[in-house]
Amino acid sequence: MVEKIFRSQCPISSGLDLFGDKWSLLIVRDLLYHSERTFKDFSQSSENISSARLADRLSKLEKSGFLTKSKHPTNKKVFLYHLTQKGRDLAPILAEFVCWSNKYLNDHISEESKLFAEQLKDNREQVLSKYQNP
Amino acid sequence: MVEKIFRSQCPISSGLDLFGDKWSLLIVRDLLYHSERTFKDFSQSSENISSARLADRLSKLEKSGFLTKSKHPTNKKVFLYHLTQKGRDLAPILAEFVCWSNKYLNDHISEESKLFAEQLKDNREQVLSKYQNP
DNA sequence: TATATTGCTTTCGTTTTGAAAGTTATTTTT
DNA sequence: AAAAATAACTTTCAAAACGAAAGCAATATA
Repeated sequence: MVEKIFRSQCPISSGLDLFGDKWSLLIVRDLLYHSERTFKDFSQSSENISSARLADRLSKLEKSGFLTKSKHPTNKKVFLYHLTQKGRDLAPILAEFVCWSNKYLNDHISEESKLFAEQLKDNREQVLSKYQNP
Repeated sequence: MVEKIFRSQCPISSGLDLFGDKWSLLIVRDLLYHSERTFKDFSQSSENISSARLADRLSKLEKSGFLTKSKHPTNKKVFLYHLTQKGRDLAPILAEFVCWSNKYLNDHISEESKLFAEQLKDNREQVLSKYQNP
C-alpha cells in the first residue's frame, strides 16, 4: 500500500527521486523567474509541455511541498501557483545548471542566459539571495 | 535524419536534455567519488540500476563527452570508466543536490552524506576544488 | 578442462510519455 | 441574454522508456 519514494539514502539519488525528470525543474525555473504563474503561463513556456504532463507535475510538486496553488482574487477560473521556501531553495541547483551550460553549451544557449551566467559568476551570493526570499 | 537534442535555448532545459534523468547523475556521482569504475562497480551501487539501463546510460554519457571508456591494463574483459573535465564540472550541481537534501530530507539521508553536506556548507570552494582536477 | 566472471544484449511485460481531442465552469463578446 | 471564447484541466491512445530476468561471448580462475 505504501509506495516507496526513495531508492537509497543518497542525497543525490533522493533529490532525483523527487524532481529528477525533464519537467519539474522547468516549472520551478518559471516560478523563480516570475514568482507567480498560471497553468496557461506554464503551457506557453518555450519547451511546449503537454497539458497532461503539466497537470501531473504541478500536482506532484504541490503534494511534495515545492509549490502552492491558490485562487485568483477576482477570476474564478484561474489558479495561481507560487513556490514555497522548499521550492525556492532549488535555486542554487538551477544556478549551477546555468553555469555548466554556459561553459559547455555556450554556442547553443540564449544571449540572455549567458548574461545571467556572467552575473552568477561575478556575484553568485548576491544574485542567488534575490531568489531565497518570497 | 538529424535528431533534435534540445527543447529550447534555456541552459536549464538543455542541461536536463543531456543528463536530466534518474540515472546519469548517479553514474557521475560514483565517478566523482571513486575516479575509476567498472561496469560491475556501477551495477553494485545501492540504487540497483538494471544492466540494460546502465549500458545505455554509459554509452550516452560517453557519446556526449562526460566520460571515457578505456581498457584495463591487464584484464581483457574489464573496461574502465573515467570522467572528463566536462563530467567533473557537474560536481557543483551534485553539491547543491547534497545541500538541498541535507536541509529538506535530513531524516532520510545517510549520516555520511550529512557530514559531507556540513563540509560543503563550511568550505564549499575547497571541498569542490578536489573534484575539479583529474 | 571445467567453472565462474565480466560486460554487455535480448526479451518482454509494465510504466511513462506526448499529442490531440474532449470536458466543465466561467468569463467575455455580441 | 445568448453565443463564443477561454482556463484548467482530463481522457484517450499509440509510442517510447523502463525494470527484471535471462541469455551470450570472451576471458579469467580454479
